[in-house]
Parts: sequence; structure tokens; C-alpha cells
Amino acid sequence: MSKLLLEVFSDEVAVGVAYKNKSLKRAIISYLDEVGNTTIADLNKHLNISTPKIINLVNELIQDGLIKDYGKVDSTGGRRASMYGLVAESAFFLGVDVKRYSVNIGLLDFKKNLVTTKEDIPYKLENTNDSFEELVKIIEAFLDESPVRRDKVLGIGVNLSGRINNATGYSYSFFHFHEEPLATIFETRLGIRTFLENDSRAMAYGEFYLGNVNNERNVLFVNMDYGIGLGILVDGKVYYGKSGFSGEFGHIPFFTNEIICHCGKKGCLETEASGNALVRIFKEKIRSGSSSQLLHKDHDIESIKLQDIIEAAQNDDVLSIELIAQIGEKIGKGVAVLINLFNPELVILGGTLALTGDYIRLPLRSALNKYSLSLVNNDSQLKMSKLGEKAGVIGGCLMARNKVFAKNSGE
Amino acid sequence: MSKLLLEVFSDEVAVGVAYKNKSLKRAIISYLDEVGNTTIADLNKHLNISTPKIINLVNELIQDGLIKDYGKVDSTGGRRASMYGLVAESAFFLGVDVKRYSVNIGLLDFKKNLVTTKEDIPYKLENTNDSFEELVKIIEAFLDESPVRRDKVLGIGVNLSGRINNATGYSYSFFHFHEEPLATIFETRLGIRTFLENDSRAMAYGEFYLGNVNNERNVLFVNMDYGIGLGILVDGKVYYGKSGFSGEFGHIPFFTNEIICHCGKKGCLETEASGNALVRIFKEKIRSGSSSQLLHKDHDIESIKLQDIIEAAQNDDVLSIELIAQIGEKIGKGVAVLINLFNPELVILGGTLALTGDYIRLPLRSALNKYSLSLVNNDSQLKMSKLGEKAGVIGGCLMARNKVFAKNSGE
DNA sequence: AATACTTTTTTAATTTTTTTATTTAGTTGG
DNA sequence: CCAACTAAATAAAAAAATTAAAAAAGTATT
Repeated sequence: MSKLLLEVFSDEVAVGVAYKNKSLKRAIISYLDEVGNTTIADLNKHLNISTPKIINLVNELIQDGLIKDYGKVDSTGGRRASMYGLVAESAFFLGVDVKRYSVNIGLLDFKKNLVTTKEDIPYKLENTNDSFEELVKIIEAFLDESPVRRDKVLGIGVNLSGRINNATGYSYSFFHFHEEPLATIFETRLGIRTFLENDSRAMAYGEFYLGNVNNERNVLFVNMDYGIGLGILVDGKVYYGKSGFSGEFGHIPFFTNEIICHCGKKGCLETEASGNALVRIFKEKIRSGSSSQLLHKDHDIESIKLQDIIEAAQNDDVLSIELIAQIGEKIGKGVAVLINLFNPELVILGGTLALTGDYIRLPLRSALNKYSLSLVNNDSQLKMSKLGEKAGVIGGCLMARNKVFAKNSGE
Repeated sequence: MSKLLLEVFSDEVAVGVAYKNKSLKRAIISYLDEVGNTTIADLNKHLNISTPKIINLVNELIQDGLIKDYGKVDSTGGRRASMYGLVAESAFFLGVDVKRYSVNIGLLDFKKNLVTTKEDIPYKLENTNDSFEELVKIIEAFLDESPVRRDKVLGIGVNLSGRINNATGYSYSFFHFHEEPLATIFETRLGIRTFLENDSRAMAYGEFYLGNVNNERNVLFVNMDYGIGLGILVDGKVYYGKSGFSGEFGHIPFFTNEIICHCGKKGCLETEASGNALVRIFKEKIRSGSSSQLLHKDHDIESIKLQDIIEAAQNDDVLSIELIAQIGEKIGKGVAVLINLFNPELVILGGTLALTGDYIRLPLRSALNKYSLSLVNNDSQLKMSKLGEKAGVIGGCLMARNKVFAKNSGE
């Protein structure tokens, strides 16, 4: 049974008709994944396979437990067709969103529902073996507590900050102790296929495949946090670049200033347009005599966090609102660059700063109008993130899901 | 015979086995196109089709005249296999590179050899119907003079400057007189499928598929002329964006100056880093007393062209060399943005300014090192254009070729 | 030079898939 | 409520593709 389940997604290479059947089954699953429930007739049209063959394959997939009959469609004038669709509880994917001081974990079913989540698990990300072991323990514990059989979890997606090569599974910023790729080490420890992803890109994954994206195929996701990240969707697929380092939007040379970025360069976009910049400028303003709600609370000015400023803005703190608008304007000028280059259908704003809503969106929007070519800009919608805090976890699951789906299909 | 030739590339939709055979034949052609001549055994491995079936399809393609037997391979220890490959003279593609004061036309055969070209045909591009009629006449004349039968020309690619939607065939900057897309009007006039392309992107097409790109799948082509254009290759495919307006690199907001760009905005990259900027700054320098070779010749300073400055630099004119270096440094800073965003394997420099070779390359290269993240930058090679002046024509042909190849296969 | 070994190509047998025809299921309109 | 119609599913027949086996065409080695 569990052997059967895995057959379609196993990585053993098939040849001849076995290979073709495997490909066709995946095509069916992908199609159902894309359009939801559908009929035999529709499958046969879209996949260009004859009806009897489709029926055969669908029956096998039903036996495998991956697909089921969801009843008849509404009348179309003749015999009513059976609708087939994916079975939610047939397989699961785990997303592990590792943050600097906590971990979020979530489990996604085969139909992309988030089944269980555990948020803000205490954890301290350090580049030590102990920290790695602790992370493995947290994942193990989550799997043990979970009501889902472990062999039904087909893949795990782990989001880490820093430079990650998703294709090879290497992490360069954290846990880079062994010859083997980190993903492989996770795999041997957990017994489940594991994939790594950069945190911003994982969030983008979530937004692209389960958030505010519907049929758009060229989309940008801007992650506005302490730093500024970017996820790129090109022709419906997440773009990686040669080594998976694409989207270093925060570090494009954009300003002529003397502020040294944590990447070591001067003039990066992040130095003036980011959560970090917001906190820095806020403190400077306070020091030079500006007033704010945050002064009146029992706040130590030096320990003010990005979150504090965002909350203050939500409570109508004038200084916070003003500074967020300034930051938004600058990010907007940066996004104008992206729009000119990518001519995307949609730009999604996410990350902590997106929680300020119109306070950041409106100045950003007007900067777009001011700085990008109108013919190009007219094509691009601007939306706020739909998944919010959950984008990372969901994105991790979806990335793993995509990886498992894609294996041996693209060769 | 000519009917047979077109069958594989016809746009009539096939169903059932006819559809599958058509797809498989296209797969064979694409594969041969990619890897050159190969054997039956190799085709059967790579395309996952059984040997007898491959032999069948290959024989049919031989009958159609699209493929032929190129003799035996070198020994591999057993029976020597026959090599099959595309037949160069089985089909042709026309590229029409329309410039402001001239037209270049070229004919490419099925194996991507440039058979005939006619360069610098006198023509004046104006947005009038007369100008359009003149262009049609030029193309007709070229086809008539050509030794190739007209029905063997499967597609025409026309490069125009300005905003072009390659997918719909609309041109917004030139010849936008009718409801119908311009491509359709060309088609009815010439009787051959016609596709439009933006000039910078067409050049990129040429470089990507027949120039300095080998196996790289993520490549940028920077067209350095009076303006600065960009062609983007993502995962081996040319990137268009929503409406085909991607790559407006020249108009990203990059400087805080008061120079008004011809696009109407201020601070565009082009205002300080382009051929236009070079000419402007050159004239300013001369006016404020700088010296140059160009002064000693019988040159009217006001009528100095980009080409003049490039030639002067090639003759060791110090001012020209200096200014080109300055421009190169600024373009390099812009390209650093691209590298951070795209993490490409390769960046190709083309266009008129690329003719200055190291004079522009070296300062540009050092700006890259200075302004882009080193981990990302290390991935990116920097090469000069291989096709030079011919990039446009060749790109036009290749674009049309790709379009004809892709039709009804992607659907 | 003959034999053993490799690898490709051809042929024949078998399996798989499609096609076509038929049955089943349901709708609609008189 | 029943005939006429539409569409889906099934079954049988036909076609097509794969598999397996044999033959052909080489190479290498003794």
C-alpha cells in the first residue's frame, strides 16, 4: 500500500511503457492539481490520450489512493460525467521555516490544505552542529506528534536565510560542515526527501502557488523585512539563476551614499530602503528631537524593533507613518526598476513591512507611477501578500511538493 | 512535395496518433537542431521512443526531405551506426532588420547557416503607409532575387525599434494604422508567416542561439547603442514579460539628475550611460576646451556621430577613450544590478559600443566587481558579441524559426 | 584469418493503445 | 411520461508501438 503510493513519485528510472505510464500519471496529477476536479472526457482532450487509456490510468491512480471519484458533474445536456480529483489525505508535505529566533512548521496535504501548524517554536539559529541537531529534533518531534503516518510525508522543505543552492541542496551560510549537501544530511537523518530553499524565495513560492496569484505567469514577490528579498516567477516557474542566487534585490547598487551594508558594499538598496533602514532612521530622528508614541511607552530607544514601529504606525503614530512612507517611496523606486526589466503581470508585496498596508502601499504605488515606463507599468498589478506570516511555511511545503512532482519528469 | 514539407510545421490541428506523430517528429527535429547529427539509438534513448518507431519517423522525415543520412559514425566497438541530421536546404527563414536609415536582409537555411544577405539597403523608416509599402517592396525584391523557392521560406522575422508585442504581432510605434496586427498585414502581403520583434531582443536572439552562447541557459544580452537595450534568456528561452515589453534596461531610474530622457522621464540609465550620453558629453567637453582628433579633421562639432567617437577611440584618441571608459563604468554599474537580480551564467555585450572592445569592456568589468555581490558575480562570465553587425538579421531569422518550430507544440 | 565480442539494425511476436461501435445514463420538450 | 436527443462509459476490433529475438556489420584478439 505505501509501496504503491510512492510508485508514481519514486525516483527509480523506468523505461518503455512503464516510463510512459509514469509520465502520463504525473501529467494527470499535475493537470488535476492545476484545474481541480475534472472529467475523463476533459482529461482526454487536454492530455491527448484516448478515453480507455485515461480510464485505465485513472483507475490505477484510484487504486493507489491518489485520486478519487467526487460524484457527477452538473448536467451538460447528456449523460452526466464523473468528476475525479486528488485525494487530500493521500500524501503530505512538510514545511520548516527557520527564523533567527524561532521555527514555524506546517503540514500540507495533497490538495494544498494546511493541515497542522506549529508556530514560534523556540529555537536559536546558530551556525553550530548543536543548533543543527536541535533543528532535527524539532522536526522529529513534530512528525511524531502529527496524526499523519510518516511514510505519507513525501517531502520536506526547509527554509534558511542566506545563500542556498536549491538544485544541489547545499547551504553556504548555515550548517556547511560536511562534504555532502545539507539536504542529503537531513534526508538520511529524517528518512524523507528534503529540499532547501532561501527564505524569501520560499515565501514567494507560497504566494505564487497558493496566494494572490491566479493565472498570472510572470510575477514578482517583494519581501520587505529587515532586508529586502525578491522572488521571481517566470512563465509559471520559480526562477533561480545559475546557482540559485537570483533575486538579490536588496543589494543592487542604487544609492550613492556612504552607508555600509551588512553585505559589505556601499549604496545597496537596503541601506536606505528596508526595515533596517527604517529602524536606523527612526532612531536618528528620535535622537535629533523628533517625537513619537514609542517615547512615551517604557521603551529603550536603542532596543526599538521593526515590529514596534509597525505597531506604532497602526496606532497612528505620525513619525512612524511618515518614515514608513519614505521607505515605501524608495522601495517603490526600486520596484520600478524591476517592472521595467520584467514587465510582470503582478507584483506582490509581502514580509513584515507589508503589514502596514496602505501606509507603505500608497507611496510605493505612486513611486511606481513616477519612475517606471507607463506602457510597461500599466501591465502590472500591485497586490499585498495574502498569506502573511504563513507564507514561509506554506512556501516550504509547496516547494517540496513541486520538487517531488517534478522529479524524473523533466529528466 | 512542398505540401509534404509543410506538414510537420502546418498549423492545422491533428488529433490522436496524427497529433502524436507530429509531436514526435518535432521532437526529433528539435533534438537534432540542438545536438547536431545523431544516431537512431541516441534518439531512442533521449526521446524515450522505441527503435522501430524512431526508424519509422526518421524515414518519414527523410521522405519529407527534412532529414538525411550523413554516413556512419566512428567506431564504438561494434556495428557502426548511421548518423542522421537536418537537411540545410530543406527550409529557409528570412530576417529583416529595419534600421532608421537602412534595411538589412538575410536568409537562413534549416541548419542555421546564413545563405545570402543584403546589407544597407537604402530605406527611410517613417511612420507612414508609403514607408510601409516601400519596406514590403524591398522584401519582395529580395525574395524574387533569391535562388530559393518562395514556398521553402517558412517564416519571416521583422525587427522594428520601439514597442512590439511579439505574441500578438502588434507594433505600437510604427505602422500602427489598422485594426489587424501588423504581422498579419505582412503575412497577407507576402504570403509567408511573419513575426515581429523588437530590435534589441532580435539581436539577443541571434547571440543566444547562434552566437557566444553554448550551453548556458540563463543569459543576458546588453545592446549598447545610442540607447541601451536588454535581451533576457531564461532557462534557454527568450523572456518577454506580460506584453513583450521586458528588458527596458535603458529606462530604469538610476541617476538623480535633471536630464530628460527621450522617454520623458528623468534619471534614466540612458541619460548618463549610453551612446547618446557619450555624444552629449563629448560635445560638452569639446565646447569647454578639451582636445580631440576629431577637432583636427574637417568635422563640424555639432554633427559628430557615435560612430565617429568610436573610430577616434580606435585611433587612440585620448578624449574618446576616456569618455568611453566613463560610460563603460556607468553601464557596468547598471549591469551589476542585472547580475544581482538574474544570477546569469553569461552576460554578452553587443551593439555599436561593443566595437570599442576592451575600451568599454575593462571599465565595465571592474564596475561589475565593485558593485555586484561577489558570490553572485563569480557565476557570470562576460563576453563580447560574436555576431556583431549581423546579430539583428540572424536574430530575426532565428526568431521566426523558433516561432515556426514552436507552433502547435506548446499549445 | 577465424573466432569472440560489441553494437546497430531488422524482423517477428506480443503488448498496448487507439478507433469505432455500442451501451448506458441522463436531459429536454412535447 | 415518453420519445428524441446529448454525452459519457464500455467493449470489441483494428491499428500502432514496444519488446524480444535474430541478423547484420563492425572491431578486437588470438
